[in-house]
Order: sequence, then structure tokens, then C-alpha cells
Amino acid sequence: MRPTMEDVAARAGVSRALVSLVMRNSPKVSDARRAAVLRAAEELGYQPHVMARSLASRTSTVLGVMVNDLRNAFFADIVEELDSAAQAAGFDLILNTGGRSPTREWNALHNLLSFRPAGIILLSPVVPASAIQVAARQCPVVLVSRTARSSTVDTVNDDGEAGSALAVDHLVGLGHWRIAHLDGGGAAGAAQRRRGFEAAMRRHGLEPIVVRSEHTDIGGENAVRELLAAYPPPDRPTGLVSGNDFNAVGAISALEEAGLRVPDDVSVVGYDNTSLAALRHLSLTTVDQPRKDMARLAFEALIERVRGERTEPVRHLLHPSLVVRATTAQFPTRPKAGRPPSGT
Amino acid sequence: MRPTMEDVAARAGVSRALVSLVMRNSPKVSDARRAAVLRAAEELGYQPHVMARSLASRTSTVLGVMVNDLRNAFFADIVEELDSAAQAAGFDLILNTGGRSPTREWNALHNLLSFRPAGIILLSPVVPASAIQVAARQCPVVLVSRTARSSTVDTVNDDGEAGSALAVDHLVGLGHWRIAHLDGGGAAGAAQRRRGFEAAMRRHGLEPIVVRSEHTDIGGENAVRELLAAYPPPDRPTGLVSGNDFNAVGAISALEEAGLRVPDDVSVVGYDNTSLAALRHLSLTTVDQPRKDMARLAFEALIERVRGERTEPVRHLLHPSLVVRATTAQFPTRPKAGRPPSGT
DNA sequence: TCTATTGATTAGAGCGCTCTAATCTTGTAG
DNA sequence: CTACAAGATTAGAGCGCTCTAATCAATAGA
Repeated sequence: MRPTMEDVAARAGVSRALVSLVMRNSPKVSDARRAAVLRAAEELGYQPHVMARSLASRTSTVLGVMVNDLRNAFFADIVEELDSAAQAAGFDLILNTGGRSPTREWNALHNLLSFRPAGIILLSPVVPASAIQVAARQCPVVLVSRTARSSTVDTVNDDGEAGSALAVDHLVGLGHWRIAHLDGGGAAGAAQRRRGFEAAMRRHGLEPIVVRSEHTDIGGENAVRELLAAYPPPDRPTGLVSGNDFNAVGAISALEEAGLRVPDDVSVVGYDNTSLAALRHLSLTTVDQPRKDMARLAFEALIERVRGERTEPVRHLLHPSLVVRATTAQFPTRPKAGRPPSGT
Repeated sequence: MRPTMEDVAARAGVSRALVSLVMRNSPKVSDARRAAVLRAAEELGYQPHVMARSLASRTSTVLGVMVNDLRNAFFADIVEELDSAAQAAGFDLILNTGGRSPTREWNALHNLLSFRPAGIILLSPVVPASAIQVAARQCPVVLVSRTARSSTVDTVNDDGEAGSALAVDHLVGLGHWRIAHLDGGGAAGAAQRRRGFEAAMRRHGLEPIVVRSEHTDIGGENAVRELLAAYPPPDRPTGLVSGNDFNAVGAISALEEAGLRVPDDVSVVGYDNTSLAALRHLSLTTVDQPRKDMARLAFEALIERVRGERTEPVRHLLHPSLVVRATTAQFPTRPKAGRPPSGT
């Protein structure tokens, strides 16, 4: 049997309560006793039982994190950052995944809650708002990449509209005016990105072209094929704003398959700046969400609630930035390749 | 305050013990009482407190999983599979990451252990064997992508030597005979892959060329530049066996940068069959580790130990398979492009 | 010498649950 | 009607810890 506090107390010749004080390094213990207790603990290989501790203290140093999709490196980056923040603040992270399914996610959320964590962070959850509400009644909840109206949960999001606008502005600045958006369908944040695209295009006096797609490479391929069929030259778009990086990679494949060169014939912008985009082989121009900042803010918001320092909700909306790489270029490459509409 | 078992008991008009029986769905409860208890629990929104439960029962349904690198999709796949297996068997997974640093990993391991889990699975851990030994004294431990000599831990690995051999055989079968390996350095499994490469080459009567590299795309780029400098035509290798997929992608970049076409001039094989390799844009020929099987076997091994059904260690060594895509091709493309050595 | 006062230590209750052993119900055979 | 087995229910101790309040020791002030 693993040694308990009682064992340590017996070996050190003190009471269990004193051992408890030492373990929580309370200042009200004499140096001599402290040393004796620590030595006894060391000799026995004693380790506090966190569950017993949290049961007795009615507090928890556990923070639950539910990840929508483990395969998505975007979340991995956020988790890594959360992890070091938690470490520094003396909290333990436990992770979980819902596998992009509302049902499994609901289970995962329940599991997390059954640990009676100090708080939980949900990364792009797909469960209904009511489920989040249930969770929020049990402990502080912070949402990342998902909006909420409830006043009991905090949210951290990137400004998808601004991100799309960044992409459009970049392409317009390069001389493009026939620009299409490959929409992410029902994916998290896809609606904002589409809205931002449309608004930015209109702001430039351009007609937005939107093709319904998905946040996958296959989705990008299909959307491009559809787009090329629907807009044959000379109406063919010369700039593409993809819903995310995967989609952009698929789009590039389909473009090359159709004999078009990127960026010479068509410029492509992704979204998320995943490690994929950074691969030299792709060098995808993309919109970067400030992941570190998002993680940090989410953590801070949670801790504030955990400590009871705040009860009103916060809504962080972070500004993305554009990372220009090799998939976007000046258009027209040679003059006289077309005539911009009067609006520009 | 959240409702406790006592509250449910009071509302249902029964004892706490009876509620406990219902919650663990014991058969020795009358249907009437069971219904009453369940209704009361429902009305109060009662949820059992896992920590209290595990404290009282001295058992745990928690399985700890430590992931070496969250950003690596290989682990994500394994975790997803472990998760559904655990779900089905009535266990709860808690995840953790060590961020590829032995120190952080040691902390993470400690955190996991402090939950007194039923068992733990370590995915490609980098902590010293002694640390694993310490963990194994507390609960069953299974290692994935890491070998061990200790008789108290089970291991699940893919046969890296066989995997490299698969790649070499494929290339030789396509007519290549100048084949180089981009070694993964100190990364997990890199040594086996290199050994397998060398052995397979010798088996074919060919001279193995090994360039020290890393499991990153930058590593692949640098290694290829080095390789091209060291082996100018006509000695230039026509086939590359990379340590992993990232490395292969980097290698392809550097090859194209040098004006060489893949697969026309040089064939490239990756390792791991990550989602990266599957992207149509890359279509990387690669060695596939049977991740699902690995996860399933790891889970089974753990559960057997947890249930006390086995005490001798098991060593699973799984056979990888080759996924042929578009980065490998027949050589020479046209006859008379070289002369194979007599050994073939 | 006797009481405050301060700091160090401990007894003991209790966190929410499980589990054993005891008690309470039935139903049925004698 | 009684006895008793079988099933249903419960009392109560205890898991490993924390926390409050009480106790104890030692010093200082009067």
C-alpha cells in the first residue's frame, strides 16, 4: 500500500495535521519539524493524494480542457500554451476530446465535470449552448473559438471578419479584383470569415464570389473545380481566400491539376497559419490567429473567475494578422491582362 | 452547493447506501426504489463525485495518457482510438503532455500519478527509464513507441526495421540502386529505422548511404543539400528514405529547389503516413504504422494488468505497411540512364 | 510568581462516497 | 402460525486528506 499522511506522521513522530501543514508549506511550522517531516516523506516515497486533498478542502487545482479536435494543430498550440500557464500558476491540466461529435463531446464534458475541476476551458466546442450552460453552473467556463451570449461564460475569439478583410485587402493591394471565398460551411468561425470577406469586397467596390466548401483539403479541391467550371476565363477569379489552411492546400492541388500556377495565375490565401502553411514546400500566405495570446487570455479569464475576482463576462476579440508567404503575387503579372471594374 | 448522495437519498426517501447501489447499478435494488432514486437524482441534477468514489472504493476508472507531442498527428490518432476503447470499457481518459522535455514530462507524469489512475499509457516518452520504473511501481504502465527492459511494463512498437526495409524494397523494385536514408538522429525509433535501412540495402547488395538529419522539414532540407553536395552526378542518389513525413516534405522542397523533379528525377519515401502525407498536394509515398492496432493493443495490455489477469510483460512489435502514392516512380525512366552494380 | 501573549502543535469532525455486516421484509414450506 | 431463507435496505466505519478550534509551550510583562 502506498504510504499515507498518517505513515509519514508516525515516522516523523508528529501528528497528521502537522504533516498536512508541511505539505502545503504553511509558514507556521518550526524548521526542525518541517525538516523531520520532509525527511520522513522522502524516505517513504510519500506523495499527497490529490483526490483526498480536493475532497477535504473542497477546492481543486485541476483545470479541465476539452479539445474539439486533437488532430488540429491549432488546438495543440493553444493547449501547449495553456499547459505552461497552468504549470506556472500551480494548476494541473487534464485534457479530453470530444472527437468533433456533439454526443461524445457531451460525455467528455461530463467526465471533466466529474473531477470537480476548478474551471474548464472548451476549445471550439460543438455541444449546444444549453450544455455549456449546465457546465457553467458547476464551475467557471471559458470558451475559445466559440461565441456565447450567457453572462456566466467568458469567450476568446479571433476576429474572423477582420481576418478575411486582411486577406482581401492584401489581394486587392496586389492588383486582384476577381476574388473568391471558399466558405467553411458550418465549421466554427466560418460564418464570420465569410461575412468579413463579403464586407471587405464591397468596401473595395468588388463583387464577392462565395463557393460553399469545407475546412478540409478535399473540400478545397472540389470547391475549386466547381469555381473553375462556373467562372471560365476571362471571368476566372485570380485570387482565392480559403476558409482555412487545409482547404487552401486542396485548392492549390486542384488549381495545379487544372494547369494553373500558384501564385503566377492564381493567388491563394489560407487561414490559421498552421504548421502546414509554414512548410517551405507550401509556403502558404495565410491569416494568423494570435494563438498564444488567445490561450493566455483564456487562462487569465478562467483564473479570475476561479479566484472570484470577477463575475461579469468578458468577450475577448483578438486581431489576426497576415503572414505573407509564397502563394500570393502581384496581378496582373504583365500589364493588359484585364480591366478593373469602375469601382476600384 | 452541488447535490450530494445524501440529498438524493433524502429526496427519494431512502438511505445513502441505497442511492450508492443505484448509482453503481447494482442488481440488488427493487425496481420501485431504483426508479425513485433515479428520478430524485435527475430532479436535483445529481452527478456522482468521482474523486470521493475513488477515494472510498480504493479503485479508479481513470486512465492516464501522456502524449509526447500534441502537435504530432500520429499521437492524435492513437489517442482518439484509445479514447473510444476506454469509453467502451467504462474508463475515463485524462491526457497530459510533456512537451518533449524530460523535465516537463516528469512533472506531467507526476500529475498523472497523483490522480491515482488505474493505469497509464505513455506515448513515446522521453523520461529516463528510471522514471518509468517509479511510475510502474504505482500502477500498470504501457509504453507506446518506446522500448523497455523492465518486466513490469508492457510495450507496443512498430517494427521500424521492417518499415525501412519495406521502403528500400519498394525503391529497389522500381529500379533504384543509389538510395540514401535521412536519419532521424536521436528521435524515437530513428535508430531502428536506420538499422533496417542499412540491413535491407546490404541484403540487396547495395551500399547504404546515410545522412544524419532530424524529424523536421528543415532537417530534411538541410540533409538533402548536404547529400547533393556530397554525391554529385553521376553518383547522385535517385531514391530517398526519410526518417519521417516531415523530413520527407523538407527533402522534396530542397530537391525541387535544386531543379530536381519528384518523382521523375528522385523518388522519396516518408514514414508515419501522417495526414500530411495523405494531402493530395503532396501524395507522399510513406510507411504506415498500424496506429489503430497499436492503440488497441496498448489499451488491452493495460486493461489486462489493471484487472490483474497478467503479470508477465508483453512486447508487441507490429508490422508496418507501405502506402504507395505519387512521390516514387520507376527508375530509370528511360533505359540506359545508368548501370546497376553487379550485386543486383 | 502569575497571567497574557504569541507561536507551534494536535484532536477531531467531516468532505462524498463505498462496503461490510447487520437489520428489516417478504414469501414459502413445515 | 411459526421458522427461515432470500432479497432488499440501512447503519456505520473508513478512504486520505483539510480545517477549525482547542491545547500546549515558551517567553514577556507586571
